Amino acid sequence: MKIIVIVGPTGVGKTKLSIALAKYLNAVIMNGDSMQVYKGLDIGTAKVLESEKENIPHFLFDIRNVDDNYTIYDYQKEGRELLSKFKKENKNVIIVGGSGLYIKSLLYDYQFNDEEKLDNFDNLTNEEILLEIKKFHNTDIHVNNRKRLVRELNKIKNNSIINSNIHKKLYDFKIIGLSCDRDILYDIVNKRVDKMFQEGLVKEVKYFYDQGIRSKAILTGIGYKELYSYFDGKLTLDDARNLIKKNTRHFIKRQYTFFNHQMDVTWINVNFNNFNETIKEVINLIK
RNA sequence: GGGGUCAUAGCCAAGUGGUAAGGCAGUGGACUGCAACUCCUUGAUCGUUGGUUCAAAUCCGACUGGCCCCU
Repeated sequence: MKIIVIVGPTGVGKTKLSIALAKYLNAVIMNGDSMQVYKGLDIGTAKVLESEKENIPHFLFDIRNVDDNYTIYDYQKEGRELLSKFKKENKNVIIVGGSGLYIKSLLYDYQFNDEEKLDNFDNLTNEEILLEIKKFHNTDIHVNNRKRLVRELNKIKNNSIINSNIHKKLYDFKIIGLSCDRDILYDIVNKRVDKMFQEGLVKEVKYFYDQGIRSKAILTGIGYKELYSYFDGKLTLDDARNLIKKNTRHFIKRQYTFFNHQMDVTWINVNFNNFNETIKEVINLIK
């Protein structure tokens, strides 16, 4: 079994490359994206079209409803089950996606507890939570980062000290990162948002809005949360569109930081004028 | 041609004599269960020039540019 991981910021062409590589390696494709697991989030997540799949088996796409609560824990579990299955079958696998932590927790030795009770600690201020944590061990978590503070204190309260070694690889794989100049990427992504609108993004989102769905996926996904604000009358459609573009740019920046510092990525610059060249380059790399 | 008015970072913008608020954008970064999340970090000597003053973005003059009015 050969595992090739394709990462990179949103909009560089990961999907396209994944299809080409899958054909070359006779591989299956596994999703590495936190939003593409949801059914119906298609235009906004730039999900592969059925017509683009070229009969290549795709896994971990469209496996949940938008109102389901899906987390890294689930992804890791289901992903690893699939990987061991493919290993038995000696199948080559291509993992594509832009969710760094999802992919990292799948392939490296991240350990999560099977059961956990979560407390929001509504009665505690951030400072107090931080103090609580420091009774047990030191932490770098910033006082303002309540989400992380709560998480950490829960871990302590649940006594779920785990022995992860997040640098240890659990599989043999190679990570290819697709990249290009930031300016070019921003331009591509801005245009892509306009295209999404033309293709009916508003309708896609409205469908969920009208059902009163306010799930995690909808409220955090770029392209969805902004349009919800528009439907709520808090933004004009134009402001929503610009906000989507801006949030996408912010997201790209964070993706780069994660891939650059958290994973062992071999970067390839995309040749947009001749994508076949890029494919060739990648194939040479993985030979 | 004459009069008035404005000129502070990529954008918006405070400051009216004592050595440049803030917001946005951008940048760099953190991140083991919301990760397309959450959080942290960072920039100018004030259009040019001469002068007044111990001290000027802040006062005076000239110039340049924008806007408005008059002929």
